[in-house]
Amino acid sequence: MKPNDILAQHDVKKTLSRIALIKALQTSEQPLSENEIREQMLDQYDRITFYRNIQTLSESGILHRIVIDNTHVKYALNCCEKEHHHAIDHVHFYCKKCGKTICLDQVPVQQYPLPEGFRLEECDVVIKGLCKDCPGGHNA
Amino acid sequence: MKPNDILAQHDVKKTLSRIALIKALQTSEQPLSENEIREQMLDQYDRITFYRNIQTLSESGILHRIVIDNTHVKYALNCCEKEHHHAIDHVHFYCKKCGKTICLDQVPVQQYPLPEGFRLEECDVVIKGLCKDCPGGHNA
DNA sequence: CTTTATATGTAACATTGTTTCAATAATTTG
DNA sequence: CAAATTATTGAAACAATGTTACATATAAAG
Repeated sequence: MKPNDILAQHDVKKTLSRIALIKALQTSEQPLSENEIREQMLDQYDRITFYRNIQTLSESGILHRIVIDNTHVKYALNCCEKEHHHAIDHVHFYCKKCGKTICLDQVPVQQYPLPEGFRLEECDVVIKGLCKDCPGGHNA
Repeated sequence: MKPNDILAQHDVKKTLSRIALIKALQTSEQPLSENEIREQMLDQYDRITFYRNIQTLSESGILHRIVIDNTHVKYALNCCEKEHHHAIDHVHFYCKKCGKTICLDQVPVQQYPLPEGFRLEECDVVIKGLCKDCPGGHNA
């Protein structure tokens, strides 16, 4: 799907920086960090623009942020089929060695039981370990 | 258990700042942020000391850090019975309204299936929503 | 009590993210 | 297609969280 159409479909104004942001994520297939995204955009836009776009596009359901830990954040496009706002219904994997992050779209997040009176709004699951390409993993 | 004994049991040097840190967490019953902990310690120690102690005590299995999101981190003592290094085998709940964080010790983290060749080292589960004391929750 | 090893404070820095306000670009309207 | 309106962007400054290097202070061992 073209960046233009994604923006139109979610009722978000088409601007060059947003189109570039979406393109960067589409090119990669994997969630990217701020630096990786802005590198792909050739640093043509300010950091503050990046953050504002992330917020806008995330609120409109175009992408989601993946918090690996307090110092590592990644961003990924939501699947186009799903229309949910908080589309983080799947598990994320983070490789401690190479830093690669993977959306495990096939692995749904479990429904955990909460104590009486608690209301769930979202559930973030991040699995950390070694990916199949890193020593210690499968192909070590 | 007394801070002194906890430190001895984990083979960590007893210093005033570490004892104060553990006391602060013991007093609270709930995971605390850096500011909350340092407030309880009356800002008697430098931020850098706090961070170094968090690292040391976390590596020795005395406490664990809970990453709520990229800007909110909490710290909690590990259960004394469990001797594991990465003692985060339970789910964490974070109230979006009041910011309170709760270790759901009774709720174990599910074993999620990983693709061939991936190795799990840890799995962080953070549930966000409203706690029972906040409007919108049970007692609203 | 002295020695040795470790912990601490100071200062400086790095990264991530936000706020304010003026300038600019994208829609809407004529 | 041009003018007006509205939303987006950039610049500068700031805030929060976390780290590094080195000199000083404190704990544990002898």
